[in-house]
Amino acid sequence: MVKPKKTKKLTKKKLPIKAEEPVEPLILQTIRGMKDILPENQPYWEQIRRVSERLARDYGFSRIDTPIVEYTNLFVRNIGKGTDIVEKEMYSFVTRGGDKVTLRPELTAGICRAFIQHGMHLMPKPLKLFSTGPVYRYDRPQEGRYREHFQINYDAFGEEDSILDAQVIQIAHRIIQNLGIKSIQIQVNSIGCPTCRRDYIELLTNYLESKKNKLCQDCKRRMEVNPLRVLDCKEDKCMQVAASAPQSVDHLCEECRVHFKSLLEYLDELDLPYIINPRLVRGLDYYTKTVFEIWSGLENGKKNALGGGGRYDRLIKMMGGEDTPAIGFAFGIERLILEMKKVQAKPYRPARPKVFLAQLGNLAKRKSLKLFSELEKNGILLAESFGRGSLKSQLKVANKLGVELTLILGQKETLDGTVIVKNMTTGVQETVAADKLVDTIKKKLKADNVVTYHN
RNA sequence: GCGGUCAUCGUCUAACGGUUAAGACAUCGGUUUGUGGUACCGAGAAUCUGGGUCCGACUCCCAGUGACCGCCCCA
Repeated sequence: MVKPKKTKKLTKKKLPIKAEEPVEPLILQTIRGMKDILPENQPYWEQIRRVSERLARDYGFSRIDTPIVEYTNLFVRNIGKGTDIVEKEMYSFVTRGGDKVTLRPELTAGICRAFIQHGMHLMPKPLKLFSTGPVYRYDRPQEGRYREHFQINYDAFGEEDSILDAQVIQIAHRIIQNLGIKSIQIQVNSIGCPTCRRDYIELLTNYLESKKNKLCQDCKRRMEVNPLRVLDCKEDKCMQVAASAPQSVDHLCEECRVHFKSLLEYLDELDLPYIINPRLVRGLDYYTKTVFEIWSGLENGKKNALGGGGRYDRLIKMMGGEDTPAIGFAFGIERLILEMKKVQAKPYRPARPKVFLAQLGNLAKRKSLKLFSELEKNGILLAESFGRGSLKSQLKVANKLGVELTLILGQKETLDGTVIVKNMTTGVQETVAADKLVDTIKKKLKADNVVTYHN
């Protein structure tokens, strides 16, 4: 008993010393910020897949999948040089061929690239595209914040009317609803077009400049980099300054103002509760006019953005495509799941087998594989434990699985062309001819369902 | 990228600068050969990695790695 332990410890310590040539140790651990999605969590993922794909279909979105790797340039140009994503969060590397490439930090850039590359501006408008998959950001992991995370993404191209904005927000709301997440907050804002945005930022900068000595250190720095962020500071003194700062919605040009106003009217019409958040800015450069975010609802301040999006009317043209307005949004799947668990929303549970197939003896064991597939073809879900020999241990497994019936196929039954059908609740069992097995099982399961219905 | 907390079987916990690192759940096997649930018996399974201090480290120190928290930011 003791000896093997000692041997083990010895080899453990000796190995690295023994090895002359440097052998890279095998690290049995996922890379920082990356996670396995284990079977126990799959029901949540499946639920999100179902809900998101169904809504995509119902609202006329076609699925598109683009590569995980793109030229680095694509993201730098689209997302914006000054943004955090581009400055410090990209997984970039050089290929053997010398190309500078990056693991996509978001989905929109690749989709826009595909839109242009495949001449999708010639397709009927609006062109609605749904996409889902992993995205990568090299930042510091925390709960609900990973280096690899998954998004579901909806984009609509070719329509600038704010009714599309409203519809996209409606979809976001429907997803939340269908997942069973109750309390959320929809925050909307308009950051205008490049023209009125520039004017507004100038106005804001002037205002902040006049209050500069009332701001915290961080905000003094923010003023240079991104003055809009000052409005978001949580320091008391900064919030006081922010409270009377000029707001972007008050300084939109006529076109942007009307666009935003009509969006709000559409939202009212939909009875979607929203909050206008003048401080809502979003970190990506490409947004114009409408921006919005969905927050997990509840209590004590722990802010958690489940998703967000906005309009990017200039992006396609900026990239060299036909002038095409667009709007889109994305949810983070991991964050949705976190929220589902918090509010105990129901994950998707696939049907469990209600029948167990037990075999006994060599002959029966050989026949059991075929019997299994025949029943499966007839739509009967089976569980089994073919590797186990004794009937006792197989019944234990059957019991643990909570099946309603156990089929027992032994030497005798195999020769007779019969199968024993045992009711696991009552313990009653009967011998059934093989050719009547499917009908018998179906009948019994149906009868049981009636019983369980009343429980 | 900055600051902080933490790290023991698969999971949850225990222990002490010193004999064999303990328990529960889970897993596997058994309690007479073709019948499950309860009970009983048994087995396997861990001190994150690398250094240092010490006669002796799971325990103290340093570094690495990872998780988490607060910023930054976002999904």
